[in-house]
Amino acid sequence: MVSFRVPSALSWQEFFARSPALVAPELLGWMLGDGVVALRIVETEAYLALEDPASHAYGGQTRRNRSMFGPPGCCYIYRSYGIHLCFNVVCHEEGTAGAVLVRAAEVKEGHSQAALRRGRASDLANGPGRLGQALGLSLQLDGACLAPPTSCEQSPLATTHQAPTWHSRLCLHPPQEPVGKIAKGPRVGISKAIDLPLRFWLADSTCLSPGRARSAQGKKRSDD
DNA sequence: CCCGGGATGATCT
DNA sequence: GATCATCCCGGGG
Repeated sequence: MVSFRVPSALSWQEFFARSPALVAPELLGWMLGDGVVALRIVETEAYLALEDPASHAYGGQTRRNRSMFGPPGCCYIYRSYGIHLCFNVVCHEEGTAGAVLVRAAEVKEGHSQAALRRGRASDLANGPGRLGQALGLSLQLDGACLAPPTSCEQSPLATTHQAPTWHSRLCLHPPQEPVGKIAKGPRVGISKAIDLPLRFWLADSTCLSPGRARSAQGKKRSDD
């Protein structure tokens, strides 16, 4: 469908201070890294706010979801099923609480380190839990700001082995090139508001999440 | 305090 | 397709 948008027209704050439904598709192609592993985001889901029954923010602020109510452009990390850590970018309009769940990514840098963290050589980040593992997430990072240092305009890819600035901190970078075709469909793994097309992915990517909804629901899907 | 439930993944049949 | 691992959180006693 749509090809790509240049986020540079907006400031960092302005870009994330919008509805997750707008930001989620535009976050495709962004680079996410910790200074060792760099990932290219290929699949996202928007979680709106208190009006979205599938959102963790539904029902108001609690200790677990408090970073969803914090500044846009920071991260919201939560534990899932006891074992996994999932990564969101906080993003919402003023007075609301929203986030974009990053469901899948392609490893572009630090492949061996990602494989080490994952304990395997394939399926490194094609799923929210796997992605969290490849990134080396911890709950201590919950709420941390994702803005790149303003002093450094370069890609983390180019400076990984030179600039210690990038280490021990999660950073998010806009794409340098067009990202390609974007597809959308229902979100995965939720039981409420299952029909809203708030899941977005790069149609040509080979690193998408398996998406258990496909196998669970059989062949009820046509817009994948 | 106890209890149940996940925005999941790995493994087995 | 089914099971289970595993733990934090939130709500109800």
